[in-house]
Amino acid sequence: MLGVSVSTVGRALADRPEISDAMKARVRSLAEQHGYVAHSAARSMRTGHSTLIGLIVPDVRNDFYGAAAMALAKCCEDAGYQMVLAATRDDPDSELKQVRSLVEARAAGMVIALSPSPRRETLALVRRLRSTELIRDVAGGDTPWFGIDDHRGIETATLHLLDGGHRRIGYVGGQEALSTGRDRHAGFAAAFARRGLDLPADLVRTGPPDARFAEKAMAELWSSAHRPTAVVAAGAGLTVGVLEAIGRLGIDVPAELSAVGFGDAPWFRWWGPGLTTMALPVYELAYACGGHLLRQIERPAPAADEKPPRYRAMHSPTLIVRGSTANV
Amino acid sequence: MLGVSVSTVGRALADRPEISDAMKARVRSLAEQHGYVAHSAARSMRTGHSTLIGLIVPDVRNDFYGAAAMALAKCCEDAGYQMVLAATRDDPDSELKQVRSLVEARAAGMVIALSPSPRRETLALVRRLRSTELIRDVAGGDTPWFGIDDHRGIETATLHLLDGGHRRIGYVGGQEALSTGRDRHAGFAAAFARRGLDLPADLVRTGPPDARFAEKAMAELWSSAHRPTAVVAAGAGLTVGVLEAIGRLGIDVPAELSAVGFGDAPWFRWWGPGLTTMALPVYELAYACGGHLLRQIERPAPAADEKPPRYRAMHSPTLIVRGSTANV
DNA sequence: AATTGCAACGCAAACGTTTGCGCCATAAGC
DNA sequence: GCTTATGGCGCAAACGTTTGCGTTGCAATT
Repeated sequence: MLGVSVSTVGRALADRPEISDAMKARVRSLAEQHGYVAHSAARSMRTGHSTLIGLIVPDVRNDFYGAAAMALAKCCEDAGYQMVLAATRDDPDSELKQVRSLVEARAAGMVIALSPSPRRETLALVRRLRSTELIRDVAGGDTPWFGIDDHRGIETATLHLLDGGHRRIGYVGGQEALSTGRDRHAGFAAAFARRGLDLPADLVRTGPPDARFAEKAMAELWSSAHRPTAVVAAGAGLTVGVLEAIGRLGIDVPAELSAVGFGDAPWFRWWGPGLTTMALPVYELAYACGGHLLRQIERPAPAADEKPPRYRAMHSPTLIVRGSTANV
Repeated sequence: MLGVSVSTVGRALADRPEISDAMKARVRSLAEQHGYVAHSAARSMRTGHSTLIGLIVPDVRNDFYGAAAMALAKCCEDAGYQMVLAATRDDPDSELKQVRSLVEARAAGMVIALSPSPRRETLALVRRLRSTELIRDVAGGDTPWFGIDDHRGIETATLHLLDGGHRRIGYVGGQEALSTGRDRHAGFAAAFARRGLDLPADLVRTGPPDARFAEKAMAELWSSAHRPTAVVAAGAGLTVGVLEAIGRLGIDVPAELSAVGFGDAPWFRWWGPGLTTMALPVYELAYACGGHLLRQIERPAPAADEKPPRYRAMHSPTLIVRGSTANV
């Protein structure tokens, strides 16, 4: 329409120095006037990469992943990338589909909290992009990992109860298939070991990290012959389930039972007497994760023979004491 | 590698009938073996459209939008689309950027909860895609809208208090610039009108729909000479702020003050005596919204002269009575 | 006056798919 | 034996950008 070539228009819109200011102005005004918007697919095909960054999580309603999504969204936006959020509901097939479509889009990178038992193909695809793992440590290999110091977190929580005089402490945790499940369980045991005490093995319940399981597990613990005087819920979903059970069974907290959760939701301090919990630096963690990913992306591709050490960053949770724990 | 043309490979992978089964098998096995994944950008450029669907919300940590995201994600996945989630934090510039990048990607459609005062360019871009509005009704024009019957919802909540004998009822709501703010305020007034009572205008506070404002507003109401005996919080964020203030001021609920919220978070029933609230059918709403969008997308492009009536779907909230409201 | 330098722009290829059309076999119908 | 139909595949164009290189005109330098 201006009688100039496409390359000139392209360069003008890209603000290249080899185009005169007069021409730039003409091009821009005409583009604006006609509502021109670039075709990112065409650009992406030509350049070979896109500005998409994927975030794949089990559930955005979980406050943890919600916060992570907000943090990563901020990272991406500031750096000029777009975030694609996918929720897998811990369904391996859904997960595979989502990961595949990210690779198809030649995404610049991805942050993923993998499901407990991902498909083999999923892992292969994850390795194909610049990926970082969030929380769950399952991909193995050389994927950078950003997580919580689960061991120390649960150990701290448990020590808080032990030092309050509790001995019969129940544990409701995720299954051992997940790194988080393993590490937290180990932290629970470590606390007892550190105080030279025996672990009440009959009070340990592990399963899928959701509220349904936790509620059942808590009810079991409460109906046992030798009831616990305290309980550790080793996950966000699990904490919700334990609280559900406490409410349903009418357990008096902290008189009958002390409870400590893992992960801090805004409403925990309003729950009953206030829930003692381990607060996770979620936003910081996700922000660090996103920052690392972006640096990886901006950096020139590493040489094929170069083998960088695996990156593992652990952020420590902090104990927040509220009214749900009392000394015996 | 097989000595066949690209078109044959393309058709084989697309499972077209004009390719023999033997060839399809050979192509597929080789593709799998070499880890071939299609280049969606190239496809998108050739076909002119993509399978991306955008969801633009202020904040995914808000339980409302979190649930909406999960619902839309399910919709998209089942229909073979990918969901792109963007969080604007109600920042008009961020919003514009996100919308623009969706148009650049030639997204198949978008679901958007617009910020209170969007840029004009944003609205123009929104109209360019097949869009549906969620909750907030600001785009005007012919964008389909899926929302809550705010008027009826707040009216129901207020009637509940009025019929419990309350007369001095405080109202903490969003600003009038938002359709939600207007309708909810009107519903509050309508309840008084329906019972032939005068509205306590001195107890009405409107402002940005976040916890910070609500906490301040509630504190003001409580420090007024003629305190309210009940309060209506007309939004999710506002409800959180009101609860904050109640906790901070040590107000005894429901003895000193009855409180009713808007929007139901899972933890509301654990808060103090349990929060009476209007539960919103969020998941259903978002699912319907996504379904409508998908139908619009699959439908052949409407004729330019055809002017379909504006689509407006209102879902009604339901009152859930818990311990935070008492008769006077 | 001839050379050089540089600013400003055009040409054309390439990215990986999809698809209408054309081609070549073989099979079927007369 | 000739035409016609059909299954199976190749050719080539097109989608909208980006970019290396080539070209032009004009001013500055020798």
